[in-house]
Amino acid sequence: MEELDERKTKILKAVIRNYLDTGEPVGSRTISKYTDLNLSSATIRNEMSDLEDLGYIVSPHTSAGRIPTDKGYRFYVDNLMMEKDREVSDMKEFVIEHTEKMEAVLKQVVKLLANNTNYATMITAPNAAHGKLKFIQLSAVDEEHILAVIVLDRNVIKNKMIAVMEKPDEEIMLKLNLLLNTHLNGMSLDQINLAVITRMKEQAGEYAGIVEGVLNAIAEAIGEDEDLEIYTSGATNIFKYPELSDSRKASELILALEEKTSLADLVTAETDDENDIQVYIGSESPVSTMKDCSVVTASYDLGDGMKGTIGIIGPKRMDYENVYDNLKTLKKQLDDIFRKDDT
Amino acid sequence: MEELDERKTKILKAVIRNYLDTGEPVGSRTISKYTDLNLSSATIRNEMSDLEDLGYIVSPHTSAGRIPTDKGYRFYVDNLMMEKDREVSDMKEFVIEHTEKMEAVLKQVVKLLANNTNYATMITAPNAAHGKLKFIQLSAVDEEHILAVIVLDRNVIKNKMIAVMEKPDEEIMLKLNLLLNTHLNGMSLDQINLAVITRMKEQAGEYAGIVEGVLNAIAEAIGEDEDLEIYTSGATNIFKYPELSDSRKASELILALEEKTSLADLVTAETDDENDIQVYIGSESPVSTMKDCSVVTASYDLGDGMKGTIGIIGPKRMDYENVYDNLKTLKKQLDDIFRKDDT
DNA sequence: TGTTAGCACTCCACACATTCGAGTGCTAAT
DNA sequence: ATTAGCACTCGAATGTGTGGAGTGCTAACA
Repeated sequence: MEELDERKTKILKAVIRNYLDTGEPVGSRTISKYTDLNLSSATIRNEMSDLEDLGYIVSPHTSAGRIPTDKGYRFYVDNLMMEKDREVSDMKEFVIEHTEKMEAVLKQVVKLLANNTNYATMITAPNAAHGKLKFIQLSAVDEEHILAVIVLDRNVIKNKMIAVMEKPDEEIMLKLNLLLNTHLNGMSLDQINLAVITRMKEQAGEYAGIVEGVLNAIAEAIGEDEDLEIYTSGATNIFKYPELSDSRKASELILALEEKTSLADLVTAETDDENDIQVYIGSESPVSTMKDCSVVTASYDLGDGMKGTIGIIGPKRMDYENVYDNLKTLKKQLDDIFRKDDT
Repeated sequence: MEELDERKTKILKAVIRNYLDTGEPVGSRTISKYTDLNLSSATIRNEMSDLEDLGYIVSPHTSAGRIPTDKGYRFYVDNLMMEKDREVSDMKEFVIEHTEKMEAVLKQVVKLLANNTNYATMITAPNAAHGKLKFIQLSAVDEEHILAVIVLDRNVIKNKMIAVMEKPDEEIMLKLNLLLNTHLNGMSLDQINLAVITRMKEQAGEYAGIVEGVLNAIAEAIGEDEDLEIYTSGATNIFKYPELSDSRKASELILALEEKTSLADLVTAETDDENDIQVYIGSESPVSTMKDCSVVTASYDLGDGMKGTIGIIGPKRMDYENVYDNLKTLKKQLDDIFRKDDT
């Protein structure tokens, strides 16, 4: 047995659509005019009363219209939201101009998305933890410092200064460089096990200390991504929605966007949607400060376990279709950008 | 002739002090009790009336107390604010833990300052434009890319990928490295003139193209600092002050802190204070969105024309003494941190 | 002449009452 | 099953009254 017959579904849809537009509770009369099924307000009232009993809508007080509950939104997102093949403006052209650094690309993307959607947005870099080592270069910078430059897959570059007691001479440096590159080239971090390490140290002889320093540097450099960098944009967009802009809520939300620590919970959550797009409505969100919001995240995938997440944070009455499409498109384009331009 | 006699000064001071504390208009009776000069409220009233005529205070409506005008605050800051030698908690110990990267230090500092003061804060990195080249390393990363690592004074590190047609062989790379380092070592950017460049290109022979690439990379890498990086923290602190937290003002301010472009106007302004501390009250600020705020900036100086700025943004009724002292101390400590730890 | 007490006045903030309209639930008629 | 009609409810908007804080002015005082 279906919980909702066709008519109820239509009415629920109409209620939600209308509420998404206006942000105001919607009454039976309004619906009676909106829909094509010609019914009087009274009939609608009865149906709405049923819908309320079923938990899809609720009236904020005795004599106001109805607004969707989290369950209502959920039903809408799961069943009612039809994927129009709408035009989502192509971001690639804006973004690719000069993709010098991944960081710059990401910043541009969140900003663009925030402007397009009028919601707050966030993005994480693809985590390099599974990236492979491509190249290592040690250089003696001055008397007491060796600079380790570590290049990962996709030309992600990490620098690390290593303090030493005394500057090793040219020849040693060459040897160490050779040693490091031959042993580590093409390896991913989790492939560097004790066996590899001891073998290298043996060969390094008295300079095992430096090798150890470099290995630490590698671990640390890659590890930096563990407390992953998150970029946000459009935080002030939340002021566009009255239901979020009273100072308590706004403050909490903006703080969350500024601190970014709680956002990590959003981006690390597992996705199960076929499209890797995840919709959290209200209290479904893992972050409690966002219980008055909806959060939509998409993860983009670069292969090799390198994944990043992009997300949108807005009011529950969010334009889900638009957001969904935007993210889907963006996801594809990010894949393209990072795969092709091997920046 | 002095515009304000001693008694008026005292009263003005009392009014402002009180307003800084409470944020509410202060009346004559309150003052009559506060001050040591034993005067009745009536007398105070007369004096306050005078002060209002002179433009130091104003009453928001007929029968409220008085609040300071911008002129009043200005007078307070210039003349009344005595420098108590108060304890400002030492930040160094917190900061120095692990000063791997300047970026990390700066982020920590703004955060700390925001927590200490309960205002929004910002900081810019010392601009490296006048920094000297310390070390350059070219490495062939793969068939089509050469990585240029550029180390500046104070071990600021820049990376740059240079695309090439074909990979130069080992020997060439060594030569180029030697060439670059001998010619450029210790030079500052503005010392690299056409003469130097042509001489280098001559010596590079058929690889002049790569040399040019590196020079461009240097220029670009250093130039990145021109659109200077600004870090902010504690934006949500503004919600702690009712006079700033209505959604229009809050939105504008937070947007400014998020976008950071307008902040540049604040940090680039010339300082003329002996301590390099600049106080902008209300409309004195070069940024119009901050006309309801006060902004206090301090620039720290690392020599060699390397300067950075740190600033605080808060309500006009800011605890100027505290902020002033905090900045003064911090300024010194930043100098120390960056001078000693040559990180 | 400077200071003070007293007083009328103003205006805001707050509490309270009133109205108005949108929307509901229920009942009875179709 | 649908609908018209009606009583009812509640919130938003608006109006009214009161109290208090603060002022400006005047007259008395040292």
